[in-house]
Amino acid sequence: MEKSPEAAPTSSPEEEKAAEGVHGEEAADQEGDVTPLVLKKGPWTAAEDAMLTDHVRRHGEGNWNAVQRMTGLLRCGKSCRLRWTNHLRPNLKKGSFSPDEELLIAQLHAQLGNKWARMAAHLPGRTDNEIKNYWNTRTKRRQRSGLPVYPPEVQLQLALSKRCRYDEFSPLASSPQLSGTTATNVQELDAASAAAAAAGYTSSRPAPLDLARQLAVTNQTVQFLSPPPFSAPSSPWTRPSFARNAQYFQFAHSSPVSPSTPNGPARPATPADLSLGYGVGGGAADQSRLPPLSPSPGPRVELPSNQLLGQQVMPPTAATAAGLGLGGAALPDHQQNAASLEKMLQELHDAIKVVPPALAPAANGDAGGRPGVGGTVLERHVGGGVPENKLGGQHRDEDMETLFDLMMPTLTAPETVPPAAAPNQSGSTSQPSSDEQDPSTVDLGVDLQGAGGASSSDQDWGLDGVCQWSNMSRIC
DNA sequence: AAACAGACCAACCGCAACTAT
DNA sequence: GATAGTTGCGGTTGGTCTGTT
Repeated sequence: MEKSPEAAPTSSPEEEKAAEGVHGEEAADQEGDVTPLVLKKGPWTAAEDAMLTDHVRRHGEGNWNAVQRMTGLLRCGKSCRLRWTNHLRPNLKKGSFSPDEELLIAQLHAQLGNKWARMAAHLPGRTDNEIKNYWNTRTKRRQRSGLPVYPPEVQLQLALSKRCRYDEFSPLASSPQLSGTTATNVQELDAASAAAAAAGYTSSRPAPLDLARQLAVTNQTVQFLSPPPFSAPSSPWTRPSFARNAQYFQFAHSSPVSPSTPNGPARPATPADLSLGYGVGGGAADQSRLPPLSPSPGPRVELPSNQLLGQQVMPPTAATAAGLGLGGAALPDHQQNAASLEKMLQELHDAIKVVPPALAPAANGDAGGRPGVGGTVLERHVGGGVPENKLGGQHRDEDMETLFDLMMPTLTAPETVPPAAAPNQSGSTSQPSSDEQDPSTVDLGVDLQGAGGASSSDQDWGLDGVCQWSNMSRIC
């Protein structure tokens, strides 16, 4: 249902008015007439589009206020810019979003929050307005249906990322030292982290979705094994969907949307792409298409905004587990699942070539006590400089805790929230700063009322098998 | 066929950041 | 450093379309 500019209600009087504006305004400019103009609002006409397009063709983008002065177009600069960027500029991709684009949007939103412009930078041909409209309508619909707003794989990434220490994450995310570089080893990351810390950056917030970065740390060697190693019959990761979405973790293979700059050819995905703006990999060329990182000394990490979160902050639920393929809504025996969870976890680590610290003794003797990261070992972030190879059990525990968090929401009912977590669940109805969002409390849009069902077409994230929303029972 | 509700889309508004003077 | 102008971004609104009753 695309409404082309030409299809916009174009009354002939409006066109005449616009046309008159051209000559009249030019004359006014020449005569120094300062009579205040009544700028036009509302839908653009084809004539206005033509004028704007012609102007940009001659003078290029920018200086939008000059458009009105130079062409007499009775539109303010903001309106001109908006019209150009959203409708007239070349290489715009019209039409509905592809499933890959939808998934990418979900991932980006999970990581960036309502940063539509930054999200648009990852979706060539798409505008922030388009993405925003898509997300808002889709989210509204899903929330009304009591469905999680994020697909299972994004929920998983969020869940796993909650372990990551923010103070190791955020400076890197926007560190000038790293942005646009090819820093791909722990030493460089440590250096940058230290630099950021030296710059006065302090934060104890947990990291937002960080899996992409974790993968990037492995010097671009992280790949899913082929075929995907999720072979255990009991594992939910046998789902083709996960393998399919593994594209997001395959470096230098394929990009989900074949990213290309608006003015350039498509190119393979890079860690920078995969890191969704938080990446530490990727060269300058890659950087050019990434959203600009803040050059300010105080890195501002953009966590998922609470536009959604503020509406209903709930702990993960069985619905999450269902979404993750963890066995549905009924989980009567926690321990019964421990073994399979352990196995799943190992599979997950294996899948991304993670060697749990306990299994991967430090090979580089790093002063920070980090384990070897010889290209295939995923860096495991643990704060405090404690030798990581002594914390393997802890990591495993944390992994298990993460998974249990997903499966056992009632264990962290609001009234039992630890004091440390309480500030982030203040219950304030106002939308907190995105910077204040604690991913550990991130609401994944999971409904507490039980495993959810699906009824609308968009409930299927393209997942197959048990992971399909349509396989869940009705939530409300 | 008409009325209604929801979805979708384009555009506007206000604010903040940035830049030039 | 202060100020004004410009640009970019995110939230919101209003109109149109589409599907349902």
